[in-house]
Amino acid sequence: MSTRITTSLTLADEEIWRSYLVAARLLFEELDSRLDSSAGVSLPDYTLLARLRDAGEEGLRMSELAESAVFSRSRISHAISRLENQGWVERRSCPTDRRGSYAALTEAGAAKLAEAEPVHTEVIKEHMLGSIDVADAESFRRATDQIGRSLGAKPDDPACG
Amino acid sequence: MSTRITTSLTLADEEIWRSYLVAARLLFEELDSRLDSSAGVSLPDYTLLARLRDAGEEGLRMSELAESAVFSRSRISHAISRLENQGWVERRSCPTDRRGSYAALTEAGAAKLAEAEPVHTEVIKEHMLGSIDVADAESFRRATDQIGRSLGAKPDDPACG
DNA sequence: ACGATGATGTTGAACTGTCAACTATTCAAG
DNA sequence: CTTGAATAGTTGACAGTTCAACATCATCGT
Repeated sequence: MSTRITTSLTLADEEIWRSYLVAARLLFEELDSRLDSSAGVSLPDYTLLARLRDAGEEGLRMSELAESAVFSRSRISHAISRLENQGWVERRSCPTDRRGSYAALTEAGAAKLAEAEPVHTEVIKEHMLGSIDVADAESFRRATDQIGRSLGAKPDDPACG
Repeated sequence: MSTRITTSLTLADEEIWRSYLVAARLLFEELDSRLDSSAGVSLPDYTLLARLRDAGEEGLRMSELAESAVFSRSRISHAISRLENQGWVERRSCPTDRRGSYAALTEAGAAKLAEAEPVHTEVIKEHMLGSIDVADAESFRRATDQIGRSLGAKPDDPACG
């Protein structure tokens, strides 16, 4: 086979990419606006609250939170400050590493999350899970996993204690 | 079947959603940073330039551009102003509707796009197309199409003259 | 113990995106 | 033709994000 010097995508590949990009933008936009209008939370903020709840009482290191939410450290720092000002999150210092700091959900934060969660669930069920044909679901999951892995995503560890 | 009152996603559904979210954020972030470091263009700006090139000489109405790129009108207006200041795009008035306006690529814009395109292609091939198993590709495409359709995406019309 | 190196997290400035007006124009009805 | 409602696009203020610089602390070799 000869070395391809193509600088552009084939038409078929271009269509896959556009389909992916458009779907993602529409879905994130829908989620963000429904979360905001129903509970006054943005999608990024919702993501952080959800990750913190999953982490339990002790909360998460900033860097862990950054990695699991795919945020830069700077973004996490600003975002947590805002959430702290709203009373939904609190910062705690880390006993074993004095550089570090933890973020943990407050009661108000847990309440806000509980308020937003049904809408989050509904939008995802209706527009993502519900619109994928069951026969395609497994392939879809494999594909997104592969894309993530290819970009260095750490495997999701749900309660591997 | 009884009415479900579940407010949260099942574990399996949650994993699909996370996988999707993480993959999308990582991919967009990678594309954005590679485009920026190699050609000084952001992913949103690249998207606009590419849409304008596909539209040909006459350019596109702001509202068409907004729809095809999934941007709000306001965002388009700001973004086009910035691209205009960089000399990559020019605004033209619309002869048939004096409210309307067109955006069209300049020569410098076409050159910038040509400079950025190989990187765009490479990242997408490497991390998206290349990491999906061929057996999953068709399902993946169907799934993203369905998600988009469910959110009101217009079908892509590549040169349906 | 010490100094170099690297990691963690924060900060402020610049930039980008969003939201709510607002202008100008078209369109439809009477 | 005039009025009223809808549409196209722009604008400015504000909120959120990125980027580069920084202060602090851990780690490792010597």
